[in-house]
Amino acid sequence: MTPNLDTTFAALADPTRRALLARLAREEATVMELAQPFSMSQPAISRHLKVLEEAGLILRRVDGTRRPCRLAPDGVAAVDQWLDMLRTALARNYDRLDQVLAEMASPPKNPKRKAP
Amino acid sequence: MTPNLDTTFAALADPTRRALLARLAREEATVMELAQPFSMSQPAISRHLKVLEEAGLILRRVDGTRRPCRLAPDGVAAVDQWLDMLRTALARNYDRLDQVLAEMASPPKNPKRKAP
DNA sequence: TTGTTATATAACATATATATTATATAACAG
DNA sequence: CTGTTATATAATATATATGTTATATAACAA
Repeated sequence: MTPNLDTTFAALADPTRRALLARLAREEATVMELAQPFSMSQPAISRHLKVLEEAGLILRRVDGTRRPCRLAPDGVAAVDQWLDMLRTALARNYDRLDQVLAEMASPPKNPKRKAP
Repeated sequence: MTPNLDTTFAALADPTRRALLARLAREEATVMELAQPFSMSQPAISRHLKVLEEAGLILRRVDGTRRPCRLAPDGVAAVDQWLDMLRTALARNYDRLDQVLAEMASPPKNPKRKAP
């Protein structure tokens, strides 16, 4: 049940699924409640929810005939962990740019200078 | 050229593309350098790079006949911004859980008690 | 039990993604 | 100019995703 990055990013790539997550960010909701605002069939929503569940982005509990859904932390955690690599690299690039700009402002050390 | 979330998440959903990004997290690289470790045709890599560029995840400069690629901040920024909604909601849920556990440990205020 | 409600699954059509090979373009080396 | 290298694009095959309708399941209400 541990989410896989392919699955999780792909789940997040669909606007309907992101809208479902946005709705669940407010509060837990049943399948019918989630389906209601969309001009889409109930089976389509059920499928989207299954994708979100397999992505580790939602959890479902059983309440009689209803399956209330709520946000799950695992998917976001997996994504965040992976993105950290990019964030770190981007921050490093940014620091290098800062350094270059600083060297342009004040004269660089210029260790191996050729004759002008 | 502003990345769209569908596009950016979909770009991140492919393992080849995430491997390319991981490679670029180390340093800038040309298309051939990026293609070399993969058992995949050069046109396939070119297409993946185009997807990453349209997702705001990489930038390309022109260097003679080469097109060195490097990471771009826009895609990650867009993703991060959207994910903040989920992070906030999940943190709120977690706080509520903390509260429930605290109430279970020490007796709750119990404002409207019925006769036992 | 019988009808109704909530949800899931199956079968299917269509769209989109991804890879391949062949080919175009454009810079470079000679 | 000519051949080579780096990259992009076109044509095409195949796989995957997404939606629809029809139907199954399972709890509830009467």
